[in-house]
Amino acid sequence: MIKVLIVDDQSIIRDGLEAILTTDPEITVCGHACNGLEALKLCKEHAPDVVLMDISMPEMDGIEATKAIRKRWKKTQVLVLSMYNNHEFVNELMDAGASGYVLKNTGRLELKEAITAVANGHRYLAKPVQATLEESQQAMVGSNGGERYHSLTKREKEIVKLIVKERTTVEIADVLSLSTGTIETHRKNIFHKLDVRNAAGLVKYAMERGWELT
Amino acid sequence: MIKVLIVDDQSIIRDGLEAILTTDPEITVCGHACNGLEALKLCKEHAPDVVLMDISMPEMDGIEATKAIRKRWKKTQVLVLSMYNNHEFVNELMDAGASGYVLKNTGRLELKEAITAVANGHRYLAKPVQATLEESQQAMVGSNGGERYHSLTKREKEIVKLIVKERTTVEIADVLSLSTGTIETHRKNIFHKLDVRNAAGLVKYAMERGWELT
DNA sequence: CAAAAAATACCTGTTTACCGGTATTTTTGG
DNA sequence: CCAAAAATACCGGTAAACAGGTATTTTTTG
Repeated sequence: MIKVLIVDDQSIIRDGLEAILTTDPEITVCGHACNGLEALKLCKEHAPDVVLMDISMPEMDGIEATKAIRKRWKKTQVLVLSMYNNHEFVNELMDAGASGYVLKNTGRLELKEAITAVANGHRYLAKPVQATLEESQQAMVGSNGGERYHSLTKREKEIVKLIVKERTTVEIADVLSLSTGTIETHRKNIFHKLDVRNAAGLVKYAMERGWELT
Repeated sequence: MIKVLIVDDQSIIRDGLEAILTTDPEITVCGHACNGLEALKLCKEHAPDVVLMDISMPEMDGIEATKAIRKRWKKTQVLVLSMYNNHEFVNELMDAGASGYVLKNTGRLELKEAITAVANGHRYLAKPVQATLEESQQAMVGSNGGERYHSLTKREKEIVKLIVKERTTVEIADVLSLSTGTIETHRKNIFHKLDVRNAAGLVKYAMERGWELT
C-alpha cells in the first residue's frame, strides 16, 4: 500500500484527488493539507510514502515545502502536481528534491502511474515537463542555479497587492501615507528579490504562486 | 436523477469532480468538456440539467459559454465553480444567466448542495460570493453594467503574451519587426478593450481567465 | 466588389517606471 | 541590550509607459 498525502489549497480539488486515488487498491490517502506548513505537520504525523504537492498556496508554497520535507524525511517522495509548465518551476522543484512533476491537465491514469513510479524510487516527469526541462538546460549551461527566492516583508507584500490592483507609485504612497520615494524603494527591493523586471512580471509571479491578493 | 455536465480545462479536476459527484445517487455525470465550445456541443447532445462551469479556459471562457447556454437551452442551469471571488466575475456571470456560484475551496458537501439547489430552480451563492455581490452593488448603484468584454485580435493576443513575458514596447517591436508606434497603438487598444489601466492589470486579467500565455 | 475590421505607423505631450546609489529611523529577535 | 532586519526617505538620471489623437495600408468578410 502506498500512503499518499494530498497538498492543495483548494478543498474541492483535494476531495477530487482523494476520490480518484481511493479507487486504486494500491493507494491509500492518509491526509489533506491546504498549505506547506500543514503539510509538514502531517508528514511528521503520518510519514507518507508520497506527497502529492501543488505549488500555488498561501502561507508556505510548494517549493519551500518540498525542500523542507526532503530534508527531514528522506523516505518521503514528493510528486508535484501543477498547472504550470515553466522552466523556473520545474528547475526549482527538481532542485528542491521533488521526484516527479505532472500537470493538472493529465488524466487519472497518468497520475496513478506517476504515484507508483515515485513510490518505487523512480523519477517521473510528464512528457511536456521533460521537454521544458531539456529546453531550459540548453539555455542554462552552467548558470547560477540557486536560491532565487526570498520571502517578502509584510510591507512589501502589502505593496504587491496594490500593484496587482493597478495602483501607481503615487497612489500607493497616498493610500499608505508614505512618500513616493519609499514606495519606489520597496518596488525596487521587491523586483530584485523576486528577480522580475517590471510590474507585469511581478503580477505573473504572484498569481502563479497563488498568493493572497485580496 | 440530475444530469451534470462538467466543464473545466484541467482534466485531473474534471476526473476529480466526476469521482466526487458519482458517489451521490441523485447525480449522474453525462459528460466532460475542456472549454466553452465543447460545452455547447455537449449541451446539444445531452441536454444536461446542470452545467458545472469553470471560468478560466482557452478557446471560449466560462462567461461567454454561460451566455450561449442560457440563451439556447433555457432548462439547463449553470453553476459556476471558480477559484476567484471578485465582483467583476460574479456580476458578469450572474448577468450572463448563471444560477449559482461556488468557490473551489468549498467542500464536496456544499458542492452537492449547490447542484441540487440549482437543479430545482433555486439560486445558490456561496457565502463569500454573496458578500462580494452585495459589496459591489453598493458601489455600483446604477453604473454601466454591460458588455465590458471584447475579444482581442490575433495580433493583440500575440502582444499580450509578450507583455506577460516582461517584454517592453521596444523589445516587442524588435521581435515582431514592427515600429514601436504600432506596438503602442496595440497596447492602447488592448487596455481599452479589457478596461485595464496598465500592464499589471492586463496580466491579472489574462491569468484570471486562464488564457494561453505560452 | 465594397465595407468593415485589423494591422500598420506617426505625433505631441505628461507621467510613471525603473536603475543605481545613499542614508536615517524604527522594529525585531537573540 | 545590541545587532540585524525592516521601513522609511531622497537624489539624479534614462527609459518606458500612458493618453489623446490621426491616418494609411492590408486583410477579411458579407
